[in-house]
Amino acid sequence: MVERALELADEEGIDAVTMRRLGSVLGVEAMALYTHVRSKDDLLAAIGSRILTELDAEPQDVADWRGRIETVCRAWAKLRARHPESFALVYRAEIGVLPVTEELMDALITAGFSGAGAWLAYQTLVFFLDAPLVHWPRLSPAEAWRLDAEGTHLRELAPFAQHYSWDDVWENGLELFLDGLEARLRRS
Amino acid sequence: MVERALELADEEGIDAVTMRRLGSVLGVEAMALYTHVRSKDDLLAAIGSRILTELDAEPQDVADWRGRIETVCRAWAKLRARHPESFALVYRAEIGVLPVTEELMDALITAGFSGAGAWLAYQTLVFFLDAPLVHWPRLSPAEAWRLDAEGTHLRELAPFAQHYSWDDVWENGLELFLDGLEARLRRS
DNA sequence: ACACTATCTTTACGCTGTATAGATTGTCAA
DNA sequence: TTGACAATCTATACAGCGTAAAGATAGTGT
Repeated sequence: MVERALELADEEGIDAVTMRRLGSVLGVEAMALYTHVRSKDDLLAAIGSRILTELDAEPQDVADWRGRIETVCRAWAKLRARHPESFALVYRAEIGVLPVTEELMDALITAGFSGAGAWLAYQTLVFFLDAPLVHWPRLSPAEAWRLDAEGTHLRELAPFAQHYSWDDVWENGLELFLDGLEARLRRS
Repeated sequence: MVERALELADEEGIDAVTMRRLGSVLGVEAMALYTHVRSKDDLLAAIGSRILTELDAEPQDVADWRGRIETVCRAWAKLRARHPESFALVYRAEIGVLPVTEELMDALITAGFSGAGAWLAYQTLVFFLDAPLVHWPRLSPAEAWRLDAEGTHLRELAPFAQHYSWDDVWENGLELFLDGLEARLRRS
């Protein structure tokens, strides 16, 4: 049932997931779903958890801490790419400490962070890398830029907007972040 | 009317903004609102635009490009703090090129970015700094950490979670970003 | 064979956005 | 002053939503 709900969300958007609609997909009345789920919120949280099961937490054989962090972050990004319509539901799930949480924190400690520094670095990473995934733009960079910059002198930059995807922007942000962390380690 | 809708959203949450409810606040039937607004989506977009009018774009007398970027980003963050419940509606508004867009881009060009580099830096800043604002956590860092790390060895870090607010995390991310940009400029 | 349990259906309620049609009011020209 | 026109508001209605409550059905273990 959660499986079908996830498919439905991915195919027709999260708004298509109504109790009646999901019921009819399963060949059943809407109220029958309440035997398996406490409420619709419950269902959405279950979909979120279901998505999380696809999170690839295999610790790759990457030696340096930077590579390990990149691996974890890209695994998250991949999850969004797989379920663009329903990825935001991950936040409805009660997350707890995931294997990736451990991996991320361990990489930071290996890097040389500890105590307050490690906590702040971890939280900052999650804070800034997850949010854009949840809030991923629907329009391509080129379209968005055309809409926003049309008729202004900024449209001169349009060719560059053509060159990059949102994945590129996200990847660039990740690198900037890690550069910042590295610089901070070097200074201390 | 948009004014009252914004107040209602800020006081009782965005879910309280229904056509009937807003009508009754204004002493009028729900359908009367449709004389002034095409649809509810229209209304929400209007609230988003209304919030944007509070964006303080005064170019401060800050000399360095880094300070100028910080100023603009903090102005955005301040907007979220003022309207935590309804800030996400900013994304419904048709934004276009705002004074802050110009200011941000100009600061980047002053810094030494140009062409593709400027575009990518701008987009990355917006991408990573706006999304967390829209997706600002409801629980405090301490509460969130307690919930997530309870019963695991990571709860040892709980004291550090007490020390920081989400604003601190956001500010930390901003600095990391700018550190990254600075490093990139130095390298080129 | 009987009771118990899990599952599903039916009906109904209050809520949502909004289409449609009619009433009311204010403004301006004849 | 009167009459038309436009702006505004009300009344009614409809389809859709989540879900409470009660009843039907069927499968299981004693």
